Amino acid sequence: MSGAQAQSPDGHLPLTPAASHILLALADGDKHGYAIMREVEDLSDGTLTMGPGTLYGSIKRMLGAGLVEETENRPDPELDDQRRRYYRLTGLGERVLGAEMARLEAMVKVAAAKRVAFRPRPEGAQ
Amino acid sequence: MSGAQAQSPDGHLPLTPAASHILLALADGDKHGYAIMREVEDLSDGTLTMGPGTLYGSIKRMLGAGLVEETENRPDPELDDQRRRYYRLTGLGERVLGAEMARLEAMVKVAAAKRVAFRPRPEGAQ
DNA sequence: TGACATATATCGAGGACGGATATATTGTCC
DNA sequence: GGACAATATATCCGTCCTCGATATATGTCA
Repeated sequence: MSGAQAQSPDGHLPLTPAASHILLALADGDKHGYAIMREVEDLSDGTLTMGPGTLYGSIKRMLGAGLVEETENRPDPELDDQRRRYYRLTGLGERVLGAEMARLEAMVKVAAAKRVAFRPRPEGAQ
Repeated sequence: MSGAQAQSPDGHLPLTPAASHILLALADGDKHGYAIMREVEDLSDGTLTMGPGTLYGSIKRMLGAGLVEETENRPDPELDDQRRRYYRLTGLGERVLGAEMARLEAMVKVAAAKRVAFRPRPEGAQ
């Protein structure tokens, strides 16, 4: 590196939907792959299902792009599971997530300005 | 159809990013293809560029899915251009858009709850 | 008439997605 | 301890989506 200038998130936008959800899942703490998958499905009430192909394929791409990194920090051995691989956001990943969320928020505001009737899916729908 | 029961938007979610943007562009009035393309790029400050392949391919799929339909309503002949094909949202398309916007809004709220720092792209960035 | 912008349409390469499959480890129950 | 289900990671492959290139026709304006 020729300086302390942080890499711009611009080249990484727009994110694919899977990448957005993975970054968001990691925003409040390190997680392992399977936990990411469960959180994505929980938060979307089952609208989105992220299969293992999408999950691990996306993580591999995001590692290469420097959006996430593997961490050696592990929880108490009592709660741990040696098979797990934990991931965390990089600084770049944080900035890209922030930019992507700002983009989505702008889109939602445009919809509101156009008087789109926001309709959550009916409860119980799977 | 066997009744007046409106079709549920569930089977159409989640939308592809291109489909979301096309529905949103049509939310405040009928538009022709090229105008949709320009609006998507304008609203995203150039972050998203929708090429003709994505645009017309997506419209074709959405016509088949019943999310949009072609309309015969045309503007004043003075402002018209006979090459244009105008599209409008169907009732189903409106409901699907509403459900998709609710999903994005929920995602943005989760991000806010996780204290993600929303960072719009710097002005002038292309 | 010529030049350029507008407008629709299709094609093909590359990438992302999702389900199936495989393998190993951990936890639970009898 | 043994059987079994759940957890966890990983890869493969078919399908769909995206994107740029290309083609064609029409509109606008000098």
